[in-house]
Amino acid sequence: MPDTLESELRLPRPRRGSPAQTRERLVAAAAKLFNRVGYHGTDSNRIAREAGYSPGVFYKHFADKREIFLAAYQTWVVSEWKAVEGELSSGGTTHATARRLVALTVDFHTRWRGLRASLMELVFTDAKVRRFYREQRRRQLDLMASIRSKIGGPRHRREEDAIHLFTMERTGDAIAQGELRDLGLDREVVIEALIKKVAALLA
Amino acid sequence: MPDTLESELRLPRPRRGSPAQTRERLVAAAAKLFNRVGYHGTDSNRIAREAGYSPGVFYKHFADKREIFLAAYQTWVVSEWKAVEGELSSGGTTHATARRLVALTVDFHTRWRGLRASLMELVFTDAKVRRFYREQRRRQLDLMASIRSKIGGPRHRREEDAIHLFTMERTGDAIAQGELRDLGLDREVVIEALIKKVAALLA
Amino acid sequence: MPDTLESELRLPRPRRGSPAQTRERLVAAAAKLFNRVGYHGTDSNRIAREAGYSPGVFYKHFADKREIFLAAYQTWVVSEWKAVEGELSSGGTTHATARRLVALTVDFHTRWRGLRASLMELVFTDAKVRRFYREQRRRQLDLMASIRSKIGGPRHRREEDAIHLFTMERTGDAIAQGELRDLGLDREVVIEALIKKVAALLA
Amino acid sequence: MPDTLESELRLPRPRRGSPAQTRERLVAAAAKLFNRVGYHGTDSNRIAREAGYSPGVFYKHFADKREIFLAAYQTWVVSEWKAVEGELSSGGTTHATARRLVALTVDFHTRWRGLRASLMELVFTDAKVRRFYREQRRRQLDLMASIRSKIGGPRHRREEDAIHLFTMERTGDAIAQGELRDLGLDREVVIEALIKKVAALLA
DNA sequence: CATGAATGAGCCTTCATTCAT
DNA sequence: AATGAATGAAGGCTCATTCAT
Repeated sequence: MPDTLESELRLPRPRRGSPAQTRERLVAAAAKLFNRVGYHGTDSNRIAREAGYSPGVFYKHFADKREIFLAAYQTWVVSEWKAVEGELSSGGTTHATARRLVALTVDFHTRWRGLRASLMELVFTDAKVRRFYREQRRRQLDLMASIRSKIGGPRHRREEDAIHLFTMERTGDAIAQGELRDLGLDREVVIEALIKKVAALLA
Repeated sequence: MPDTLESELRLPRPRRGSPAQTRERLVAAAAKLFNRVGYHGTDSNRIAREAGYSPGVFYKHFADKREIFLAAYQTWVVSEWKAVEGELSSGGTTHATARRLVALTVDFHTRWRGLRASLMELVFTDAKVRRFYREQRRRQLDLMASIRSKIGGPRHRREEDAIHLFTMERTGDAIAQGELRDLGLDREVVIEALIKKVAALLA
Repeated sequence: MPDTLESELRLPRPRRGSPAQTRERLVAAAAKLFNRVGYHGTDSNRIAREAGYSPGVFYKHFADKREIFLAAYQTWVVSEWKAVEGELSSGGTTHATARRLVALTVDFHTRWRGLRASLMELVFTDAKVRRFYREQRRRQLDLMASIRSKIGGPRHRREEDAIHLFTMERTGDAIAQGELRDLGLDREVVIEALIKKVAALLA
Repeated sequence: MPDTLESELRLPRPRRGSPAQTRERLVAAAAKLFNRVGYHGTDSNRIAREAGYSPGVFYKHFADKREIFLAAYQTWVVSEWKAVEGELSSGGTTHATARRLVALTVDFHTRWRGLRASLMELVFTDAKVRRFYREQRRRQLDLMASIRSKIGGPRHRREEDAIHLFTMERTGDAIAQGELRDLGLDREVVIEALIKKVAALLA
């Protein structure tokens, strides 16, 4: 049996890699599964398998499922945050920026819809997830405050910004989860309305 | 072994009641537990025990845990719906009605916060729950449309109503889950803002 | 398919029984397994299976393997204790009593040799087991003190009694574990020596 | 990617040493862990880590955990044996020798108490450990026989020597495990009693 | 010689669900 | 109608062991 052939046939998945790489793959697999079947529909063995590993690997990187959820959540948040900042600094008219921000929100909510669907229960159940979630909200509110202070309009309060964020978030979920479609509502109309709301804040 | 002795030892006799009564007790116990520890933190044996029954009783009344969730959900929805209709027909100024509607929303979201925290994942995961959830939304939208048609203002579209409902719902959750408190936001300011939004729709 | 036949063919193991019965069967099965393959060679699922049950049953009765070990240990200790008291009160010459006590010790050590083989590590590892073990020793010492006080000979001290017990215990283990046989030693000679030691204490 | 950079990042270089040195370190680490948390509380990766190596190294030197246990056991036995022979040949009165032998026994039992706590189960479970254990006993009995033949007293038999060893061993464990202390017994009284027993054999 | 990432069998544990009484 | 003992599939998690580098 030729060695070369064998070594080509084997290694269907990379064995050995940097821990960071492995961790990344696990998080990616977890996100994929969370988004397909939700947090409670996912188990740690399956995450490992999906990432191309055996069960034991999971616990080398995460204490439990909650922890990888948080990691996946953080990945998403960091990337969304970067995207938002990119949009804000990329210029263009207020309306164009607003449009891009809404598109971005819808995109992220769609990409992470399964994880988002599980989020509320985990925020309710798990103190760590709650803390992280709150932290994101705080950052969002800070960003909004800083934007408004640059523009000048002092009419808004942090409370109104919060409501705005709740609206964006929940509507984003509705779009991502197909709620509009199921209700026969026009997605574009909803999106235009959101754009208007965002533009109003940026103006 | 004499039968009499045995039956004496078995006292107190098992409670009996109409099926409807039993079912009601089970649903009430389930709601209580869902709201304390969430859907996935609740187990069916414990629901039965909490209701004063043995585990087997549960499956005489519900096919599975999802079904009792739906039943609890329905109980809540029906009662909220009644309350909303009560408020709408009880007269008073627009602002007063709006205030009462907001108070009612916050109250229900608080009362059912654990169940609500689990809702999104179940809507994502479970077709029956999703269908029921969509049905509620449709009824809400229909009610809003009928209210507006009575008043005359044709400016709003069903899509905007949906956004309004999303805002109310998500903000209600935030209040119920203590998100405002955790972020140092003023609950009353938020509630006033909501009242204004509702009043605008009623006007 | 006749019902009677079916019901005769099924029930290879009793389903449903009093909790006490089930617990007893589990403890008996655990003891059997501990004695065959030692504590660490035994797992809770297998204990349940050996007792004629499914895995879940185990945790209805015991929090973990340590707990059923303690229960089995207690069963043994209680029965041995009873047997010892029976011998002590059944009269006869000192020598005859001593002989019977030694036989009894050897018998119990043989019957429980696997569990005994695991005992030291558990006493070292587990505080509860240690406490129970110490309690037995204390009772043994108390019994010896009371026997001697009836006879009159105040020459012995609790410390010497302890050494005596250590000797009996370890020698009993050696016989039970086949150590004498493996070393080509004469079991009867050892037993006679033990009898002499016990008789000396009783005199 | 330049090799030099990589090797610079990998510093400090992995320790290298003779296989014998590595093996010795592993055995020392294993003994330390066995004595702290018992055989079953110790895992092979941790042994390697504690010795300053990576997990793989373990299996270059030992086929499995049992084998390193045997190696640690042997280390202990060899050192104890040497110490015993040292005491026996170092002269002094019988009583002084006996005293030193008892002190030595207690010392070794204390130093190796965790490993000793696991020993019985392994002797029960594992044929190799059992064989080694029996071999030690045989050597002990041979030594005792040779001592007595030099002195002349033919009264003792191998069986009585065995019982003596059981007593010493079990009492040594009791002292090492804190059993005397827990029972409120006087350690010195026990030790004096042991010394008397040993002295009687040496006389 | 040494590394350490990865394996995977297998034990521990829970809990939705069943069914004989 | 109710009981509650029992089920058993399914995860959670560990750890002795391997192997590519």
